[in-house]
Amino acid sequence: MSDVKTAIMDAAERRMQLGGFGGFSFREIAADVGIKSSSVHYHFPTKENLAAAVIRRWAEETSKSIDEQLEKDPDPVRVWTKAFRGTALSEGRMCPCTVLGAASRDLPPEVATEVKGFFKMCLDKLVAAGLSASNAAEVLSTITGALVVANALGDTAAYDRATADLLRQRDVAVA
Amino acid sequence: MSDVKTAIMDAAERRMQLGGFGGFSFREIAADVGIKSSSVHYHFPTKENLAAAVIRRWAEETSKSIDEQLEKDPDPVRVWTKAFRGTALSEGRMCPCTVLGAASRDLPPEVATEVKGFFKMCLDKLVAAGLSASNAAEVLSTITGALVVANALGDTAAYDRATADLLRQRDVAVA
DNA sequence: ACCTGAACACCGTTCAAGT
DNA sequence: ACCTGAACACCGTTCAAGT
Repeated sequence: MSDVKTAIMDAAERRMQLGGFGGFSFREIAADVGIKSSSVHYHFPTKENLAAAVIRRWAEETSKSIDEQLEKDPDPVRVWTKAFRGTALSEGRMCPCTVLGAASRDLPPEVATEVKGFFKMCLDKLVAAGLSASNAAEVLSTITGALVVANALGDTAAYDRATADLLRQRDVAVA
Repeated sequence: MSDVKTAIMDAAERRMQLGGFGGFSFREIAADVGIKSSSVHYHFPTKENLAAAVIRRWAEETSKSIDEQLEKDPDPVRVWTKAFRGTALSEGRMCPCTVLGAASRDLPPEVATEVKGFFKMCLDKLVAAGLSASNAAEVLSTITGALVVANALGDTAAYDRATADLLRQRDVAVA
């Protein structure tokens, strides 16, 4: 992957974390990278294509990162809660799949498919770690929603309040 | 409020439930209502203004609807879980505050304020019904996230799986 | 009081043209 | 292989003009 291609994806990802699919333009990305907007199309034919590539990369990196954390901490709920918390508010690192997932019905097909794949991956990994299907859905929903609520309130502490019970239950289960 | 004004808000709301702030245009709304896009500006000077009005109305109607349901069912968790479920997937009735809340950092100030007000209202009502601040945040986050996950997966059943435990705990508590 | 058409700078996309 | 400028139909917004 060329440097330019990576730089384009980085710029797109940063903006998608704030405003989703409608939250970035080819002309802005081009200015970030230092080329013209028509040159962006050389690397990514369409906006759909670019957004899908960014989400696919995010899903792969999240998957890898979770595996690494699970080696240090065997509790999947704690690991996932921490991982999602890292994308909250500060520095605008909001999980782009959460931003896009909320508007999923209005996304181009290729992008919607990648976002769907991300959440499937999350559920699969939680189930593989021993949770029931319904417990996995509950945990994933709580941390996803906590991100949305904290983002809307502009208050990171809301994420911690929302997930406190989730973690308490695990402490009991582990103890 | 004039009929035209209401028709504009209805059209905007429908489209915001799918694609958020970037998911509708003045020209589309105008076509829906049967006027020209420059006429929409007569009723709502800016897009920010229109979106904020839609969210404010949604918050007021939700608040009223919740109060009505609480008279029939005293369990706030059951009432809120049902209310949010009603906005899932089918018919594109996705809660617009959840769609906008996920992209809150990139919203015009007036809109961001209204979205924040919606989630504050939800938390306030849950606390007024007897929940602790942290339990209220957890319940609200779980149903909000369940909406996002179900939306992304294109699977309403995911909402029910995600909230099953929430409702089970209440049954135990009530019993 | 309410609507309109024309204009502005923006947007994604295409394409012929350059190196 | 990679970049560009010009063009297209779109976007929010403004405004002078109509009734």
